[in-house]
Amino acid sequence: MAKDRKIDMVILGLLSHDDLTGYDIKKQIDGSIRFFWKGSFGSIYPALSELEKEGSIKRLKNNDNGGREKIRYSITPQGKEILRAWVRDEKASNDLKYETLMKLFFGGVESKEISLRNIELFEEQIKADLKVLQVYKANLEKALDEEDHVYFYLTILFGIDTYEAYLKWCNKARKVLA
Amino acid sequence: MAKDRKIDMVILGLLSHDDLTGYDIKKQIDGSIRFFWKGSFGSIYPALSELEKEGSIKRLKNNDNGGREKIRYSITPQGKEILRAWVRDEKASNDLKYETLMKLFFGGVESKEISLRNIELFEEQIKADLKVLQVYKANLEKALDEEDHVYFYLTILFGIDTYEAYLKWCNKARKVLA
DNA sequence: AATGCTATATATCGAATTGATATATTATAT
DNA sequence: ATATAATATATCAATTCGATATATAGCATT
Repeated sequence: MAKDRKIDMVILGLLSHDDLTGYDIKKQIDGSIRFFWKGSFGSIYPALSELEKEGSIKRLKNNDNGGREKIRYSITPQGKEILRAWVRDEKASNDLKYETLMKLFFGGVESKEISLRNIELFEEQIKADLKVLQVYKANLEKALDEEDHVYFYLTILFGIDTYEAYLKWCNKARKVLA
Repeated sequence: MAKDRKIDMVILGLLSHDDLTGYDIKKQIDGSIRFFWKGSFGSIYPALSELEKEGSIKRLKNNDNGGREKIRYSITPQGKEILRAWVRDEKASNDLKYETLMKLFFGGVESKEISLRNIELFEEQIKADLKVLQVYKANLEKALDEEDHVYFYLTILFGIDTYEAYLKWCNKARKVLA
């Protein structure tokens, strides 16, 4: 059993909803959960191999019409139990790595103009992400009666709330620096 | 030159304010910048060795009264220029890894009670951190005239704004689940 | 004076992850 | 017909985490 491999839980979590390929998993990470987690191919594919070896996921037959290889996985009962145990476990690490903030924190070694530019760049990125989140939210509110959607909806709300707080802070920061 | 070692910038940034030991650096990371960055001894000490080899920092004479070894570093002009160049560089990666949120997102495989408990745990942690931030804020507002303090102040405000948004979201999440 | 505990201090290592790169196929646009 | 973008898997060096080892300094308790 892997001890500290969080990517396993992302994979098992996503497979608990759908059968997916490694590429599908990457797309879902970049889409719906990127506001609080991210993962690269470099961790996904090795993890898929080991989860399969452990018996937590299994490879589905590739019954496509003879095209290129395409490995679709599904979660096993063992995998589902590992996922449940992890959800129940109260240990959780919440880490942020905000390089923009760090650049601002050490902005004193450069000019005020550079700091203002760094705030601007941060703002632009947040605004773009916020637009995507608003679209997700609108679509989800049409189908909130489906069980699993509630959890998805909550994480989208989390993204919107925090990003709006970031934007408010950007305005405040500009005023303090001016 | 190290290419993708972000810890170098944390170290150079902190040394641009004060001469510090590796242990001091860890304490400052855990104290004032932990709300947007973190770093472990396992990355700090090797980075200090390489930064010294490169000539970006230099080892100060340990003129303590013959106690145990204690290596205090100071930044060199070269180190300061590397730090400035990094602040000017518009590339920045802003990544969060919120395991709590991930547990909530995949909460559908477990009970609603577990999800509510996970929200509660998140809330407790945020409230504790918020208290620390409020103390920092109050102290800083007494000495905002000092130049560098403005940048510190802004990052503390960032922490407070985002953590308050988290708390509001917790209340919302509880209502949606109930 | 002896003991135990906590803080200070440096160092190392396996495991996890990133970010880049390589390779190849399929679909779409020009 | 051809170029480009999207799909798809895989690997690797560099970076970082989290745990552990080691040792001293300072303080409180018995």
